[in-house]
Amino acid sequence: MKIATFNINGIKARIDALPQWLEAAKPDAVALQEIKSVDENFPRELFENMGYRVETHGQKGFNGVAILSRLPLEDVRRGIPGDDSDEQARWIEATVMGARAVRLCGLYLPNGNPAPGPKYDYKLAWMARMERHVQALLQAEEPLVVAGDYNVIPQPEDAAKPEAWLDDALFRPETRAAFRRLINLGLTDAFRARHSAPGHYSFWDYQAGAWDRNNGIRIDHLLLSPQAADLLEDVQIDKAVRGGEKPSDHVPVWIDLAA
DNA sequence: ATGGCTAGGCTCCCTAGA
Repeated sequence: MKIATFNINGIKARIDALPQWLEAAKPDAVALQEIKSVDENFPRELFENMGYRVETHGQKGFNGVAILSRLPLEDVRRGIPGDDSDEQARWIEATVMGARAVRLCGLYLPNGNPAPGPKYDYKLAWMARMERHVQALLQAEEPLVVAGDYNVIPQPEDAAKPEAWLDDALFRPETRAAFRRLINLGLTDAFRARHSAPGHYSFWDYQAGAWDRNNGIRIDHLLLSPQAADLLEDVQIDKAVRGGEKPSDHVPVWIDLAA
């Protein structure tokens, strides 16, 4: 079972690039972030005609997540428990019914800049809520994949210029500590389970020639429960997508599970 | 110290992103 995460930065803007990548990569399930669309305006038929089931959790203008799957989906849920006043669409989860059932969570973690400030407080509170929810999900002791745009640079080797991010919400000590608390629940960073070298990124800013200079950061992650980690066969970053026509500023990251 | 671009919206300037 091939599972990907891809921050598309707007479904309307990626109406050609996303189907093109799906045709080439043929993932079984994809967690999408920043669809920037309400559910009613998501072009679901385009993807249904390609054989994908479509579950969206959108909002107007910003944010918004979705799951596309060629395999049946069960028990779809939207939002993280713990704050009924939170109206931002940043979390969706569903069980992907492959040879083995895999619970897939798709998330768009808040950016949090500028830090400190209310947006950073929201990020840290969101991460605390996520930690509690993931802890609950892990109780099932089943294959669980928590995939998305974490807006977290875990380690200095995950940035081309770590010194430029020291005061940034993506790299501040509190952010990285919250990410480590997630990991310490018993999750495995799929990419780092297979690749130890620096210089692997999933995001390059549109500005200042970041792509041409390979000035990137690795902030899109797939975290695996022990039961999912045992099934891990491959994990890759589809870096070439960033060099395509009208690209998102993020690229897809995917895993292949024996499931 | 400076966001050099991209996307979306009550669009011709603003917010937001990372």
